[in-house]
Amino acid sequence: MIGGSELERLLRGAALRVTRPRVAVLAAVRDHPHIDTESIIGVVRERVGAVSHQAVYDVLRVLTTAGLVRRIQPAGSVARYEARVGDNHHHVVCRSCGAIADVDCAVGFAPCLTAADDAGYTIDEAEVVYWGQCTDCARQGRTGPAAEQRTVHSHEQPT
Amino acid sequence: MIGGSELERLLRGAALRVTRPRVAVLAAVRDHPHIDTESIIGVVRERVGAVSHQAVYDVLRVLTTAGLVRRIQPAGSVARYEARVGDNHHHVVCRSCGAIADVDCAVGFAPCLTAADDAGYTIDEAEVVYWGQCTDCARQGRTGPAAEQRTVHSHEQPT
DNA sequence: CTCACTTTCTGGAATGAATCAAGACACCGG
DNA sequence: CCGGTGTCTTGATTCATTCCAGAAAGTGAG
Ligand SMILES: [Mn+2]
Ligand SMILES: [Mn+2]
Ligand SMILES: [Zn+2]
Ligand SMILES: [Zn+2]
Repeated sequence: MIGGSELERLLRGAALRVTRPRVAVLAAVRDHPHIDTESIIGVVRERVGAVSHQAVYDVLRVLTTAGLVRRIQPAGSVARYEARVGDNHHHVVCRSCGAIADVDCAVGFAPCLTAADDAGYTIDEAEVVYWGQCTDCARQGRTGPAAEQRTVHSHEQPT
Repeated sequence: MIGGSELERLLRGAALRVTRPRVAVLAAVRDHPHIDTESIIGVVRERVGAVSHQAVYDVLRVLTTAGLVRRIQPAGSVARYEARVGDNHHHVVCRSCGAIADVDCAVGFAPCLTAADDAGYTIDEAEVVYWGQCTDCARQGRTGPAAEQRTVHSHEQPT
């Protein structure tokens, strides 16, 4: 809901052409932190009409490479994108519903942690994912991953 | 290469029946840290002959649920398993070749980090993934993800 | 030892995210 | 105003993983 010219400047600053799909995708990601590709396609189509899924995938790749958006992928989740970049923040993920929230990094730049023994690796980033349960799920006493429909695998016995 | 009876005890201790596939999968994971499912199937078949991929997937799920193995899934990687459990250690991943090495946790139990602002979540684990480049890749000057064959997407311009 | 119950096998089929493909067209910007 | 970049359309493909279901095998409690 903020000025598109702002986004235009971002794109030009990254030496990227300003196109409708790019601006729309960038806006969608900025307005919906940790949004997944499917939802981006939905949001973008609402705003600018027809956009091919191919275009969205292409745009996301370009924006990610340019560093305008960040791609995150907690285990068990599809790829998600956010426009909050450059501050090396972390995430907390709900084991029950998959909700993601930002967690500020005390250090603010990468790598914000030093490995005791780095096994010789040259480390450029320490990614931290906090796992737990969000307030909603805690209150409702949800337990397992809500994403899975709790269908019982035929080879598995119900507990 | 260690006693199978050791593994049997592990399984029984988790109230799991001792079956050939289970013992074989557990041994494979223990002997090949951070092994992926495909490789597990290979290793298991070498040792005990025919085992269905379905059985391996089932076994891995059971072992993971029982806490005998840990499943890790760094972004851009397929699921990998390890038998080193209970010590809350972390991992360092090579951006070029995907190699994974263990990183001891200074604390040794979860959660080993406290979030500045946990957004109300009840946090039970802080997972840390160090990203960087392994010694081999650094020496050979590899740059991009080696997993991807560097084929140029038709919609993408080479830099 | 026996039997009920669990686990695995077989052989596919389906899923879902992501990528690839390629020609035609649109449109951005120097 | 063009050259070249980006997008469109339509479909196919890949790959890990899960689902399926009946039959066979194997385990362990009693
Ligand atoms: Mn974030
Ligand atoms: Mn490990
Ligand atoms: Zn939740
Ligand atoms: Zn490497």
